[in-house]
Amino acid sequence: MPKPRSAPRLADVALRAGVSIATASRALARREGVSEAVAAHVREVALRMGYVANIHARTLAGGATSTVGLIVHEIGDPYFAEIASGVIGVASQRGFSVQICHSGRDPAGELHQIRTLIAHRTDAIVVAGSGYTEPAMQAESNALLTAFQETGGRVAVIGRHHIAADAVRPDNEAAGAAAAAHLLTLGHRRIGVISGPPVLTTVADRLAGVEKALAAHGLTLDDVPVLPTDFTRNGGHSGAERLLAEHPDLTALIALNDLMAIGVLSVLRARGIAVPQQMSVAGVDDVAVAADLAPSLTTVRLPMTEMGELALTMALKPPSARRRRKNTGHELIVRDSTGPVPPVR
Amino acid sequence: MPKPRSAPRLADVALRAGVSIATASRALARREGVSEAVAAHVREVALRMGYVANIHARTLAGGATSTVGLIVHEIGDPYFAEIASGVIGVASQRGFSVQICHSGRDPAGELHQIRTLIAHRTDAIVVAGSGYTEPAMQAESNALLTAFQETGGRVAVIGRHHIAADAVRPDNEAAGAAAAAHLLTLGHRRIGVISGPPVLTTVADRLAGVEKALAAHGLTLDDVPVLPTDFTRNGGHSGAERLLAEHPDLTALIALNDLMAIGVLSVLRARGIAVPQQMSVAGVDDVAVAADLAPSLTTVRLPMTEMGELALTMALKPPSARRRRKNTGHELIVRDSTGPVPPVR
DNA sequence: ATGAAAGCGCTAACAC
DNA sequence: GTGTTAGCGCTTTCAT
Repeated sequence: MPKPRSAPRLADVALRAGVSIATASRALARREGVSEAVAAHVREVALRMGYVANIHARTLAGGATSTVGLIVHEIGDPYFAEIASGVIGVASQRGFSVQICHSGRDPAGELHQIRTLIAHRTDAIVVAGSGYTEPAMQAESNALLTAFQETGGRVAVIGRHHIAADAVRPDNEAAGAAAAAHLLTLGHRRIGVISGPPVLTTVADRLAGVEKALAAHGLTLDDVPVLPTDFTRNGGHSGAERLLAEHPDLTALIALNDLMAIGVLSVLRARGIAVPQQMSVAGVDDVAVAADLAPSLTTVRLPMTEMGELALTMALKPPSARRRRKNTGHELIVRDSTGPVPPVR
Repeated sequence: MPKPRSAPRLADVALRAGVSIATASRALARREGVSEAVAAHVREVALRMGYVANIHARTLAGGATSTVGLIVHEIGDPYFAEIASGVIGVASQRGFSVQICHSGRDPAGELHQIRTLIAHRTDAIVVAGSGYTEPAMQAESNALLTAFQETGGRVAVIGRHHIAADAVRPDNEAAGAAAAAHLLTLGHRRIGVISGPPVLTTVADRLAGVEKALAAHGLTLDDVPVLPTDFTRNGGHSGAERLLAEHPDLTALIALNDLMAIGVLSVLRARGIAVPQQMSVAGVDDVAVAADLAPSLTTVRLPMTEMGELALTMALKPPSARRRRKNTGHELIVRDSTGPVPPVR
């Protein structure tokens, strides 16, 4: 095993190129103040030596960090993968690296990741996971992030968080309402709601939207079964099984995200319940695969990739006196998983 | 807007705690050489001040970065999202942060990201995108990564790369063979292959597997239509349309990854071609959603999450004299998208 | 057990 | 146009 000699430094390059480190630095940063001939030579030497500037030294010396942090619940979840894709896109276009962490849908995990990101002195932090309905659960995160911002750090959150920072606000309530209204308009009244952990603001808001739509038709959330479960494919799966067993008369199911809707559809298929002839199903998010399910999933589109792009773009702007807030749009996408109420047998 | 005063430094903590920065450093790093009383006091002060050590200074002074880099083609692709999930899991468990970059399936992009990661002096780099069949396309990446390893950096790649480093080798050839053999065993002979960019080793290897399976049945790749297209859902979509138009007698389609298979299924559904009654479809990867498509997708499972875990685990091991190589398993998962050859009309 | 001081590799004044 | 030098905030000898 070769003894780990250290990587070439600026001084090595300068020496080999026969110039001072200042000149070398200028040449490599393509700053002015160096004759083109010398600059080219320095770059050539650096290339040959495989020189890559040490970001830490550069940062410490006052240059920009050029890294941003992104906190998601779990990158394997397509909702977050799409957001991450948007964040990375903007980041790389503007010369930033992105550090991704899992909060694991847990306030303590979130706090831990925030701490890590702050230690890394990232220029900005984007918190993409859902917020929590209970302000206390994010009090420490908020304190940390506030301090971070006071020392020049930038922060943007996606969703409704109890964090004082710029925010991209997905149209969760409207999305939930749109999904429910669609079903109600089709004539459904016996609608089961497969919900997520009530502590998540995303869940609470989407549920509030459903409630609002119900109200427009003279119903309340007490008139329909609401089952809180995991905000995942398997949550949707088990939720559907339970709801179907306890409420055999349902004609429609709303899953509060597409992942759960996928689980719901799998239960229906396994039981031979025809969608949408016997049961309508709607989701929220419009993950990429929603259009390719069979039946294709009726859902409410939230522009995830764009949300990621927007969040980082906001975070990279110079800070404003008051917190910026940007609402996303939403769009009901009617596909094949929803239809009119089946005739009573 | 609050004037960005800078974050508290070690010196600030030391001053407030009434000790030298050396003592403060020791106390915070829980190193020995400080009386427990003083140490506790320092920590207490640091906590109150919201002190978080500057990673850059720490790294520069000789500490480890505790950051690893991960290069994927595109995080929105579930194949890579699942690998990333594995990498992040192991990383966070061992106290590392992970920096994720997009190569964009382009050797130049890959090179650029490698450079970035080296500049960040990450402790390890995991290259997860496919390698290229043309060694020259990765020559520079290899040079950079070799130098990186000589200076103590660790590297692991996933796939067949022309990079001298530890490697996790997905069973691509065997997977391609398994998919094709399955179809051949069912009696299919008019099999269309929807392939990806031939420069990717992943594509070349899977295709080689298909060829091998064909050979076992007395066929060659010249006997079946092979259409190279994008390695994405849309590539699969357009590929299927073209193959169907040009070869109306096909009874089965192999897509060289699941994403393409999803695109294939969507074409078939749109055209009212029954799967598997009129056309069998097989993919490779077994992304999470494959089981929930309708018909559920017959595919060959590659353990993506585990591959990510494995790769980082290898990279974090002390380097060995010779390059380690770890082959993944693969498993044919027969679901509903494949069936016997339809009777000739 | 504690402190003083020498770097780590770079950027940015400031000189020439 | 090019070189000198003083830090950036930390870890780590080496003294005390």
